[in-house]
Amino acid sequence: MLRISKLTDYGTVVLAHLAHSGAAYASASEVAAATGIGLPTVSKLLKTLARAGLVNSIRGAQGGYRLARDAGRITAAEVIDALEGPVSITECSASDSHCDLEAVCNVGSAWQRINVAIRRALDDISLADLARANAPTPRFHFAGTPVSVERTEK
Amino acid sequence: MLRISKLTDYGTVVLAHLAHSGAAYASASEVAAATGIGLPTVSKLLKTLARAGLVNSIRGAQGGYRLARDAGRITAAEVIDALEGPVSITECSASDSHCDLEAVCNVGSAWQRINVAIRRALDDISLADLARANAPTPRFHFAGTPVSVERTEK
DNA sequence: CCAAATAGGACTAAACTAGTCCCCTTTAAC
DNA sequence: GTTAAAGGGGACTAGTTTAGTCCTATTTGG
Repeated sequence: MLRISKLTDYGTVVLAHLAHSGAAYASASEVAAATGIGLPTVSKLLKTLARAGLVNSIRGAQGGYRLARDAGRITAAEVIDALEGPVSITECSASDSHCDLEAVCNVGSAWQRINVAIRRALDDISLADLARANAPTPRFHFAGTPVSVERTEK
Repeated sequence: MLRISKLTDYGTVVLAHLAHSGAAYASASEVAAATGIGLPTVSKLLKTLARAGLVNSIRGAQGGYRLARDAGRITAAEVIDALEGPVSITECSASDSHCDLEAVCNVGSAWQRINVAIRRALDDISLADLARANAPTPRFHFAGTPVSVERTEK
């Protein structure tokens, strides 16, 4: 179910390594060696992350990458957005795709709401959290009006 | 980001229609006509949902489908599981796929935790909720130990 | 100038998705 | 009992997406 791509997963590994490197710039080759991910792939990831503003880069010899901000201030949602683009949980909730069933559907908006909710949750998870293994499993639950409470109105 | 497949989305529409039909059995053709989704697709969806135990079916002439339980007792997580299979948020957190980076990674477990957390949330959303349009957007947040709180320990 | 790097994007093979189709079994109605 | 309506179970295919590689700039330290 609900899947993020392998590249996003790798991206997290790469970012976690940069978090570990602190303020020093690390080259793509260094990161590749340290993480065991192929250099071309690491390179591609870092380029994308740089364009998204999550990492800073220096070109030329002795160049490299480092986190643009503290690991505690980079969110899981940003990482996903950077590497997967602004894809939505359902196709018909994406900007312009106009689903034929709209009139009949009545459902899309619910998935959209779930989508928004999940995004909010991911906004609360930092790269620092992701990089820290063995932390206790967080618990989501609904706040405010619980969506699972039946309303008697039609 | 975090996407469910179009088929799962359709599946929800189909289930929502069955929820509306109540205890009566509706044929795949009826559902297709009512939802505007192609008959072969509806048929495929209903077969899958029947195998997953979310709908009951009667074969033969005058046969059809209806929800196996009350719409309030079918969860979004079940629908996703039935239609997308037990896929996990990251590849390496799936049962047997053995990621080479495991030793280096340290990250997988975090996504896994997020995965579990999202699943829990989806367990709290019923088909009845999904079928009801225009409900207020639910709000997720972390309960217990907030994962975004930095710990000073290394 | 040269070598080490990043920037950007083209390209390809593999995997997955969505959708269709076919043949079988079950069952109600005539 | 025959027929037609309906579900059961897959096989198959076109299209899309993903993952990964590679090539050609451009930048910059020595």
